[in-house]
Amino acid sequence: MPELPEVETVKRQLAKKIIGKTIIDIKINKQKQFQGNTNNILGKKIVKVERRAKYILITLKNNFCLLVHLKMTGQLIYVDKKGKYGGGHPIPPFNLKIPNKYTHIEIYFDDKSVLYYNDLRQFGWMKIVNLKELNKIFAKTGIEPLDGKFTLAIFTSLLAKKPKSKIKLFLMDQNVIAGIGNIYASEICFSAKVLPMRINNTLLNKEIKNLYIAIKSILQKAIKYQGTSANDYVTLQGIAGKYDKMLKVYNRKDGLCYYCKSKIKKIKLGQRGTYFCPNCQK
DNA sequence: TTTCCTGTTAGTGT
DNA sequence: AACACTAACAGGAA
Repeated sequence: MPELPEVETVKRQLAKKIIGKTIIDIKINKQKQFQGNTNNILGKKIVKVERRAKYILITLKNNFCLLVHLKMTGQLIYVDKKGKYGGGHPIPPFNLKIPNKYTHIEIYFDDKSVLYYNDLRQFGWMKIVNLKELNKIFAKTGIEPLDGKFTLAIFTSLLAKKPKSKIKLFLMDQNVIAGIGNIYASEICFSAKVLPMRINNTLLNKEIKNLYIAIKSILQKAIKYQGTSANDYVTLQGIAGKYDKMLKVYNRKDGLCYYCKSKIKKIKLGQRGTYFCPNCQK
C-alpha cells in the first residue's frame, strides 16, 4: 500500500492507536527486515507518529526513531486486546489470521495491544535510527507535495532543473517530489491532460499549472478515500482502498476513457506500466 | 509449465 | 543528465 496517500492513511490511523504507549517487547521473525538495536526503543514511550515521503516515523521519548518503509507489499496491522484491528489498511473480510506466514515483525505494547508488520515480498523494513541518521536518510529527499511550501513557482523551477526528463518519471523521482508513485503518476498526468512521455521543457505554462493542481488534488482526494489497493495483494491482507474506483486510467488497459470513450493505452516508461488516454492527453 | 506482471528503491553501468 | 538494467521476493494471471 505504498504511495503517499496510503502511507499517510496508515500513519493517521496508527497515530490514533499507539501514541502514548510503551513498547515492551519486539519479536523479529525475519532478521533481514529489521535493523538497529532494539534496546534503544524497548521500555520507551511513543511520542510522535509522522510521515515523510513514503516512510513512517515512529518517534520515542528518548528521540530514537523507529523508521518504517513498506516498499511494495509491507503492511502494518494493529490488534488491540479485544482482538479488533486498527491501523494499516482495513481488515480482510474473511479474517485472515494474524499473525500469519507473512508476519515478519511483532511489536508489543504495555496495554497488550500489538503492531504486526506483514510483508509478502519482503522488500520493506524497519530500522531504529537516531536523529542524525534520520537527517542523513532524508538529506536528498524531495519536497512534500502537500506542504504549503510546494508552490507553483517551486514546481516550475524544479521542472526547469530536469528539462529533458519525461514528465511521469520526473513526478516519480523521490529526490524531486516525495511520495508520488506509479499509480498516482499516471493519474496525475491524465488529470492534467498531459501525456506521460512528454518532455519537461516542452510543457506549456498552462500544462504546468494543470499538473501542479492535479498533484495536489489527486493526492488529497486519495487520502480522503484512504488510498488505493490494487490486484491480488488486497484480497490477501486487506480490503480495497476506496480510491480504487476513482482511478481513471491506472490498470484500465483497453478500458474506455470515462470522458471520450477512447481505449486506454498501456506502455512502458522507465520500466513501469504507464496508462493514458491517447485522445484526452496531449 | 513458463513467462510476465505487480504499489519501491538502491546500486551500477552507458 | 537521463535512462536501462539488476536485485531484493512471492504469487496471481495468461
